Amino acid sequence: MLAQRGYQAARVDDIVRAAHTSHGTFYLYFANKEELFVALALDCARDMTTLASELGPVDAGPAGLDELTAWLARFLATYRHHGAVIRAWAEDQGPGRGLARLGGSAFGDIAASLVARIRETRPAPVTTPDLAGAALLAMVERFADFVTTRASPGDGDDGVAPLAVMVHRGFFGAPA
Amino acid sequence: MLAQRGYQAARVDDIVRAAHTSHGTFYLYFANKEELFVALALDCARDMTTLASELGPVDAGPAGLDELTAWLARFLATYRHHGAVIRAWAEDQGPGRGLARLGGSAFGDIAASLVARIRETRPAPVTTPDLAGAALLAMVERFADFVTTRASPGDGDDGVAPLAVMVHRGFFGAPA
Amino acid sequence: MLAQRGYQAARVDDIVRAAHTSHGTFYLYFANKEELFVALALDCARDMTTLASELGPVDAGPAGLDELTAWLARFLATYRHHGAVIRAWAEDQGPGRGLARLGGSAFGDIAASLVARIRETRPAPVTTPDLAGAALLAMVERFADFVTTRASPGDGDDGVAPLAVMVHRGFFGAPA
Amino acid sequence: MLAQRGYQAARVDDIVRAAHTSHGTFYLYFANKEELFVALALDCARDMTTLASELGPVDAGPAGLDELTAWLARFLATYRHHGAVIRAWAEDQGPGRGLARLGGSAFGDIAASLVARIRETRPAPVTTPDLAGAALLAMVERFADFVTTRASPGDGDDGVAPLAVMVHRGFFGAPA
DNA sequence: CATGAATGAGTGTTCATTCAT
DNA sequence: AATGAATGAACACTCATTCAT
Repeated sequence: MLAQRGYQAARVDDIVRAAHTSHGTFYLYFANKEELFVALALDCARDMTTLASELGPVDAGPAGLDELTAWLARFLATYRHHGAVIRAWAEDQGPGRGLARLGGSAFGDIAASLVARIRETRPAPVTTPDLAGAALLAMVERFADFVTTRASPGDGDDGVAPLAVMVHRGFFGAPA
Repeated sequence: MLAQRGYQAARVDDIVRAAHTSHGTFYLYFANKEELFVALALDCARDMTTLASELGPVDAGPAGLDELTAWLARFLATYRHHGAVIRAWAEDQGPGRGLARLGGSAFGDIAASLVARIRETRPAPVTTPDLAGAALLAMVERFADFVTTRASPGDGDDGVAPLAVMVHRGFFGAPA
Repeated sequence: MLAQRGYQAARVDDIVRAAHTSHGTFYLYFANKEELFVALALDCARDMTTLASELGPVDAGPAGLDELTAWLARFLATYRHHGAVIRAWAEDQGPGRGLARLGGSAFGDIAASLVARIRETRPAPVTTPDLAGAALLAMVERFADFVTTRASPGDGDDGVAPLAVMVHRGFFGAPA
Repeated sequence: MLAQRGYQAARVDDIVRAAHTSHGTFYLYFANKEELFVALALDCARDMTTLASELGPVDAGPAGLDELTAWLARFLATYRHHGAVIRAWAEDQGPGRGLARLGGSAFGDIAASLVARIRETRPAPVTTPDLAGAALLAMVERFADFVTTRASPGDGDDGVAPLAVMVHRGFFGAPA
């Protein structure tokens, strides 16, 4: 289904077969294929927004790095759960398409929150919040994608700590 | 066409209309829809590989930062040229699909090259080359995507310098 | 449909319109156009094989001629039923094509059976079984085609008796 | 081309490539694909009509059998030359189609001539000339097709003599 | 005369959606 | 509420034919 074939390639037939139901039942609960996807996306967006609110202030010291590291581990877990839907979002980036906007805003929340928490304690801005947030989130998301799809299972969260270091350094420079 | 609708959504009819030709002419030059796309992708991959080879050694000092900044500006220009194709790559991430592999290897080259040039002069590694490369490239790519599609024209390369600072700091910490 | 236009010329649209259904329904029951045709051909081949097994021994006497005459009448009726499909077979005689083989084997069975029953009681062979079978079957088939498509209805089976005489004579010479 | 792929399957592109010319040149000499085929068919029809006129009277004796045998050998040679076109005729048997009529008349001439020459000396008719002609010609044609396409080269005309015996017997009964 | 790139109507096939049971 | 057979608009691709050079 979605995880393996993407949004466009997932036929309603595949979906209902995987769910052990019928076409009729599917359209009883969803007006069309996209609406199922919107529902999944909303679920994902909710989790992501919650996640964004859970990042505490990140300062330049080791405590800030620890906070960031812990949060990245939680992000990775969430990504593992919603990865298929998130990847399907990326599929659908034509302007004006419903899912793109959905995805954009959810991830936008995270990016904004991320930068806000970090900026709170950072002395001098290095860039605009928008750019910094987008770049940062991209890095984190692609990292999650990389770990989720490419890496062998078992060493899944091994990369979290180094990534946290890179992000932390990117904002604050080397630790004192 | 591709730029506006993505790969799947771009009907041969659209492509042909945009190119002011006919279906027949299209199939005179490409065996099928995917082959057009492969041709575009190969073109993009070539430019990207060339680009990757053009990044000189990046050290911890201001010269390294300058090198990085200049290279990022060139990356941005290349991305501006091939953005539609690159975004279409992301669409097609089902396992075993031809384009994914193409895209994977081209971007893989860049990531490897990027990390290699930076590592050459960096004292202590902060993470594995693979992870660092993927994360770094993701950041840069998403940044380019952000700048290309969202930002208003005219201030296009305004974000290059701050991004370079973030990347440089991420690897080397604060400048001396 | 098939009867009037042949296999190649019968568009799925024609078939579907004649059957008062839709394209979707057609592809619900057949994987593609050829598969419908294979199904029809298998049906025809079954009837033809059955028919072949129903020819009793044919001897040189009047009893043999009667047996042959009765069997030819049954052959004619079967041909009347499957004529369109049989004619479509002939259309598709490129080497390696599925239908040709199907058709070949079904008619081959008949030819072999025909000659076998006649040979059982015939004193001296006049030719090889293969050639005799092919020639005999061709004659019978073209006769059926002729009667079915050209002759006016009503005197349809008038030709059976003379044809039986010719075939019988061809194998045994004049009746004693 | 025609010999290997049949009429429908032979694309103008194939024909042109095999003839080492261009599409433009093809349409300089023929108004359309069918017209090329009509030209080939006319050529074939001419040869067949000539052939039909060359069958001398066939009587019940050994001289009649010899005449028939010799003529069948010539028929086989002609069929070998025009086989592809003849087979393509069979492809195109929809009512009202130009080629079918062409083919019908050419072979009709042969059938009529065949029966006429044989009847001239035969004491009692066994069937109507039309039916006898069609059946006889079918047998001969299919025999030629069989020998031409299936049999191994070298023993090509081995079957002529036995076939002549069958045909002769079919009309006159056993030789005295 | 000759060419072959360009054309576009026509064809087989797919798949989201509906509705009678 | 649940089903799944039926639908048909939409799409990728073919190939006979034309015409500017």
